[in-house]
Amino acid sequence: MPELPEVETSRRGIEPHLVGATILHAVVRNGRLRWPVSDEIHALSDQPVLSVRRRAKYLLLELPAGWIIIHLGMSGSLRILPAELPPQKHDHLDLVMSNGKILRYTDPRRFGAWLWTKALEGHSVLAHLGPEPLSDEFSGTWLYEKSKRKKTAIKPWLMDNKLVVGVGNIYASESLFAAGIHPDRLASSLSVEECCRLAQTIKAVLLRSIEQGGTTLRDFLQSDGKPGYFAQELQVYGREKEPCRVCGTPVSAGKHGQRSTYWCRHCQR
DNA sequence: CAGGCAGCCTGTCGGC
DNA sequence: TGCCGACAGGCTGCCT
Repeated sequence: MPELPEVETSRRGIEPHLVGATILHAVVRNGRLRWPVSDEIHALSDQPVLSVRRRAKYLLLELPAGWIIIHLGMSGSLRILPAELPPQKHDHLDLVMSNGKILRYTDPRRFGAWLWTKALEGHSVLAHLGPEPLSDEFSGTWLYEKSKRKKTAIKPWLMDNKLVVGVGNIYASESLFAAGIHPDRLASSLSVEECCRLAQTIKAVLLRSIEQGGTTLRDFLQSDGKPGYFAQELQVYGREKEPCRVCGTPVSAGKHGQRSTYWCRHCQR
């Protein structure tokens, strides 16, 4: 579910409540997530939080003894709440903080993860990730160089974490619309100009969504419990048969793999 | 090796 | 009203 803007929104929301506070302990109500919650997280005690960072769609809590790696999966969200608030059905894990608050993890589908590592370097979930989309390393040149021999459709390829991280199913469709590129185009067919335009629109769409607090379709909540507001600005995602906001042509929908894709057949070539 | 897709889970929605 | 299948923001791992 959450793509980069939702994860970054969560990071910004929780950071001021965690950094400078101490984790007293964790309450794990259901540790059966994508992988079992690490033993070290069950055993946490009196660990100050040094920083809250993000790499791709992973949130990283830096503690003196190591790092908590959090992934929100498809339906996860994190909220800062008063410690006494009773948990509900899918509230699987709390970090109980020294400042009277808790960081509560909610995830109906349990595709998320809470892992522990002493060092980030070389950890299996982080080791093979491509560049951050908002970094200078991710550019039209990078896209073009990587695309030359790629015989995959551009849309599913944008979601390949080895190419660039953080672009999921919503923002792949939205970025291609903004760049005027048809999602079925083979990656190898893109010109260097198109790659530059696409890299630029990916950055712009992600930045705008972060400004709006991400996209809430059903589950996602910002850490204060509010939804993200970028859903109102979606151009094509989830808008099958509705008029294109630019030209009025009904929005098309299809599949790449098992994932829905949306596009405007007039604006995207 | 690249590409495609099943599977992990629960909830919701639409059609019959 | 109820049942059943399809689908949902991600990612790994197995198969061709």
